[in-house]
Amino acid sequence: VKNYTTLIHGFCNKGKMDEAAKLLEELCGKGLYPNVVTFSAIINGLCKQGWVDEAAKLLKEIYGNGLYPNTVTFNSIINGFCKEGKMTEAVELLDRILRCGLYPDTVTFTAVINEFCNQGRIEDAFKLLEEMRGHGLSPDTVTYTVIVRGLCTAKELDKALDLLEKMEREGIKPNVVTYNTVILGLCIVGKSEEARNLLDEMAVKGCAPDIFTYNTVLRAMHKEGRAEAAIDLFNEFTSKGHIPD
RNA sequence: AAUGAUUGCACCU
Repeated sequence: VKNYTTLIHGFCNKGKMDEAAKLLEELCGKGLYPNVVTFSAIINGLCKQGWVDEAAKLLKEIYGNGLYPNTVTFNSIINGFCKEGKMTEAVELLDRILRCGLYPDTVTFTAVINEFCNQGRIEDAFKLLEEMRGHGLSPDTVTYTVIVRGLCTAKELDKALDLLEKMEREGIKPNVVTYNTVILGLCIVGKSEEARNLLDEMAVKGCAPDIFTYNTVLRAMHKEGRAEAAIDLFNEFTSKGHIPD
């Protein structure tokens, strides 16, 4: 069953849901029974295709198979609703997790917080962050990164930088995605110099800038007409063994 | 073996 599930997951990731369905039939035809992980993989695949309603139907069928969905199963559908902007449904499902005697986890909350941020509902995002803490869950690097991104999109760079510091104080290490997010935010508002400083800072703190980081800052410098700064940075980029694309 | 985050903006299709 594990091997079948791995294959099914692979097809689902490529959006080949028909192939995944065939494998599921084949699995059943052999007298084997799909388990929660198998169903969750398919449910996630359906959600990624934008077929959340199909996924929700399949969620109901799980029970008929004598199985119970777990937190991961719900997380996939919650994320599916979020990606369609259906926050009412997403929050409803979050409540349902609790009623099922399951526990939402950091992934559950982060998925919903992320979509609130995408919709510019930063207040709701922070509220949910508090609610998450109320459940004894701590935000992790991804949670903070999505909120930082929400603040950057809202052009609240000061708050984004504050939050970056706050997470570090809490012992949650920003990673390259976190830094790239803030750096992009700074570049969008025309602060390539601060972006460059942050690039240096992340390197000092042991987080190596990647191609995305350099690309973002170089483009911003070019846009701001800072040719010399761009050349300096480009030379640093190549001297570190990176190959420009 | 399954779930959450960075490729903005403008232009054009």
